[in-house]
Amino acid sequence: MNKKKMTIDDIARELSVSKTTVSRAISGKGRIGQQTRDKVMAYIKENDYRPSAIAKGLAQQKTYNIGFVMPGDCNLMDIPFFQKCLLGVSEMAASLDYDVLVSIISERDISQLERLVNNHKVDGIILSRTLIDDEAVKYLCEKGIPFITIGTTKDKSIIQIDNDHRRACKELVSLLLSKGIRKMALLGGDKTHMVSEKRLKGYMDAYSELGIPLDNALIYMDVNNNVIVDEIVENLICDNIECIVCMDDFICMQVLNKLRKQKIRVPADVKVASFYNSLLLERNIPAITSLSFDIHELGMVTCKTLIDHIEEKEVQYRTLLGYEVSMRESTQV
Amino acid sequence: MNKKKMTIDDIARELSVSKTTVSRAISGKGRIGQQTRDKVMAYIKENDYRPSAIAKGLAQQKTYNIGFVMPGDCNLMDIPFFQKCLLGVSEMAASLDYDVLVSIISERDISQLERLVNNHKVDGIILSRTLIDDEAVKYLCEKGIPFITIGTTKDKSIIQIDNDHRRACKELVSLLLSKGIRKMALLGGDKTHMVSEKRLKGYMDAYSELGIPLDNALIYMDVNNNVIVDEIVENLICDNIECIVCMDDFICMQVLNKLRKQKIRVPADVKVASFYNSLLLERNIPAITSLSFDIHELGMVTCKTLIDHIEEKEVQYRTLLGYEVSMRESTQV
DNA sequence: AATCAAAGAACAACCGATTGCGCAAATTGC
DNA sequence: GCAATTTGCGCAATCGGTTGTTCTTTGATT
Repeated sequence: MNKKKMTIDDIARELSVSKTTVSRAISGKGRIGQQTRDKVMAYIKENDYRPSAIAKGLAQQKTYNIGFVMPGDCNLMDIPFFQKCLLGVSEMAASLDYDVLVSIISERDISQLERLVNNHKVDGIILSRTLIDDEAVKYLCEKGIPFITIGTTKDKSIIQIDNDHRRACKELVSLLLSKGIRKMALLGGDKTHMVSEKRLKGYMDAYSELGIPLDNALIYMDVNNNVIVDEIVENLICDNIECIVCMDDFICMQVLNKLRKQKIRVPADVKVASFYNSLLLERNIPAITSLSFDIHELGMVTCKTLIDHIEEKEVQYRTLLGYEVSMRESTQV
Repeated sequence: MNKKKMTIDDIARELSVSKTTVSRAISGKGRIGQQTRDKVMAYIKENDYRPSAIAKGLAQQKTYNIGFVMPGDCNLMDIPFFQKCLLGVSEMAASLDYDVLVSIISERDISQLERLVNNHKVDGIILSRTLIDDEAVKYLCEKGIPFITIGTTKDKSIIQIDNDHRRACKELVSLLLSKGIRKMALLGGDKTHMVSEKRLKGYMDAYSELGIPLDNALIYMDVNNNVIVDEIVENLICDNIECIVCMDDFICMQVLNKLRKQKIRVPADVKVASFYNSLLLERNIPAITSLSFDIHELGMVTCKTLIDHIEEKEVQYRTLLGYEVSMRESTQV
């Protein structure tokens, strides 16, 4: 079945032209007559010839691949963020005739990243999460390979893109404060993650802008397992908390469960808000107020920016994408 | 910064040997003296040389890449199945020195798959979902490229792997029947998906094995949006249903919401069971009875099998992986 | 009609590895 | 001690494209 693949030489022989001509017909570069070109293209179309990406890669010192690096972290695996993002990346890449190669790294071990870079299999890399102090970023800087981070980085010379988590969080909290809600707790994610810092800052921005004093005791970070959530919620209930803002959906689900277990009503007794607008939250009863980000778009823009950079077009070094606040029943006063 | 990459010629020159020798030292193939070999390897280690995968690929007519093809379907995107599976695939691939290239296709349009195959960028392909009548499978068969499907296929000559959904479903339903539950509805997914058929058969197996008559009116397929779920649940309630078995977690979440909205208690009034053991279901109150599959392992085994096949080792053509039934509060009688 | 520029096509080197083959040196057998 | 075999290594072709340069043809200019 698997008939031998056709090469550029086969075509050249068949059409009695040189392979240079065939190559030029395809790429459009170099001088070539319209007639010859048409003849070649017709033959190619007819016989469904596709040049070998690998030979092309060797000749041009380009792979037409980009690397998508994502964390292998178990906690993160229960939210389909990376899947959605990858979908956007992949679609954009395909439309620009690139392919996407996936690599998994952990916070501490970047050896897989090294493999990816050193094998010369990619022209550029998307780092799909940034840490406050990120080894992967340092490594890529050193190597000088084109890359872009999803999530901000202090270093402005790095191409980076993110949803504007700080402003998003600020807007959400401002809206809640403007409703007269004051005792508001923040349950945040991993402190080493850049995004947690951004959101925390947004939370603080809201308070300072409205001149409302901030109670640091209500800020919990590194809330990364359910036992901790339960404890915190219990404390907060005793403390007569008015509102709980959760930095991600898994925290939020657990908060909701704990509240239900304790027979605390939402929003009557306590209001709840969250990030990432998953269907789970939207369909919940009561529907949960949350921020929403277009992850698919994030993936597309990221990919486009990286490829532009690879192809040495001008790119914006820092891009912040939008968000939406969906106020729902869970925060009704 | 980005110092010029080292090539095999550089090393050969530096050590005054031929590049053949260097190549042999690395691959271990061919005749080479131990001393020379050590010298070369030492130099390589010292200077952190990595051969260009692309040049190697051209010479060997191999890419050391495998393609992971997943659906771009929006509905599926809210369950992190593909993400988890990809994680397993990627880890296994890396350990065997392969890389994973991701491609998105839709049910109808396999043009992206064609791109992947025709660009000669992969040595083999993982198709991460099978349909009853699958264009992608047909295409790959025709092309004669090594591939494996996650999900079963009627054609036994295709390498395929899956969790044993039929037996899993049968066991779950049998357990429920053995508790005396009789009026049990099945809310199934897309009929065109192979996995839905398997589960449905499992459901039927349980009834026939126990010699209990089956009420076809209680089987709902193609339950793929929330409006439909709400309608069905409403009907079922009127009908005094005893138990609702959901074929996936999103259906289940919606069932639970609807029941709560209607003030129906679980499990007192209606029992509920689901597939895929997501944390959401486990942490729910009441905890939901469900099947669980080790997706990460599925990814690993799939990848290993494909690579074995690529390297022309013997592989098992049909592999069915295990499952676990977690009986929880939601089905207590 | 002679001159010159531009266009079209081909030659050949190159990208960075692998690999069949050949040659010389070392080892073995008798 | 000499032939036969084995071992170690290098030459050069090859994989399938791209691209700088050269050669030939065509067309325009004066």
